[in-house]
Amino acid sequence: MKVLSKSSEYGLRALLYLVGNSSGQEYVSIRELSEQLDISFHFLTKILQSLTHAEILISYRGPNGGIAFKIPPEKIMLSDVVRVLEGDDFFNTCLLGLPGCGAQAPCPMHQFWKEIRGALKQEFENTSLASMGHTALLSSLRLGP
Amino acid sequence: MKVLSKSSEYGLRALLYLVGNSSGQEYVSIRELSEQLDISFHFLTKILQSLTHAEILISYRGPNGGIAFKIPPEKIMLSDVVRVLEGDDFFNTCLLGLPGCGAQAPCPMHQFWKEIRGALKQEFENTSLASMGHTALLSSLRLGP
DNA sequence: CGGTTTTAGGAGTATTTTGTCTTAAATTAA
DNA sequence: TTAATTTAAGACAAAATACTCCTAAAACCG
Ligand code: SF4
Ligand code: SF4
Repeated sequence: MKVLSKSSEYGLRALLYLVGNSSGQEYVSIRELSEQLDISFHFLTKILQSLTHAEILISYRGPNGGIAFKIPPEKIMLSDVVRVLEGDDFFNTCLLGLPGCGAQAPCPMHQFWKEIRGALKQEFENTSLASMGHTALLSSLRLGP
Repeated sequence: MKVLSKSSEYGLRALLYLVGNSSGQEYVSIRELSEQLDISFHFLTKILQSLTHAEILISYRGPNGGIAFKIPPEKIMLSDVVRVLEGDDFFNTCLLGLPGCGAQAPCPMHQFWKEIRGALKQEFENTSLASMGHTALLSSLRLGP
């Protein structure tokens, strides 16, 4: 079951690392992130660029540059992140991949899927990066327990 | 959010069609399925082959041949189907894509993800093809409401 | 038997996702 | 000012997924 793309996975891991390892307003370099989390530097750079464009992060070039949160991680919900990295209709997809779904004549899977999808959405919308990240040990973001 | 691969989507749609449109032990040809559901014939053939190998379907060649349920659709759970088409650890994946996860030192997403994943699994394991398919209008499997 | 219909199986192609590389621009510091 | 460091941006390559095509094998029908 692949809910998130690699981009989202990497993005989330980077953000959680940032929560746990940046004290205040310092910039953390993408190089450090990529090495500590074992993610391709260039690939991660692009992912974080998207988050910078989306005003979740700010970036700064040059020595001692890097990225930092633009808004406090207490106010960044998981749903904000995945909406940027997966697209706006992330929580609105059909289980069977059919286009143009409404409520007029739902297919037999609709009710079932709508509930699951809704629970996931709600959970993502109520969970902040800070609430996940304050316990984020580096090791747990590298290889899984 | 893409939970199922195309193979699973097509496989499920075909099975649901079968529930709604096969009276008893008749074979339904893959050609009919592919045309009615607008799925590539050759691609669908392979997907259904997997389900035949897994003993969910039986197939028969030659004129008036096709596929049919080997076990009654009341006893085929959604989880049985996706396990065949997505692999055995479909309900056991990590949200962050990290390998080798246990419970020793769960990462900050674990509890949250475990619950969502568990709900989905339970729902799939308790829902039979028959219970979804008996209301499956053809149109609802073609384009979505 | 020979021709037709149907699934089986495998090779090959196309598209999407993921990852790499190269160059440019901004910033710092010597 | 020059060199070093860092993000930005886009072209390119590799891998995974999705799809197509061709030939075989089984079953049927005349
Ligand atoms: S009604 Fe059916 S086709 Fe529409 S979103 Fe729900 S599952 Fe998908
Ligand atoms: S503990 Fe973390 S790494 Fe392990 S399965 Fe759960 S979310 Fe994934």
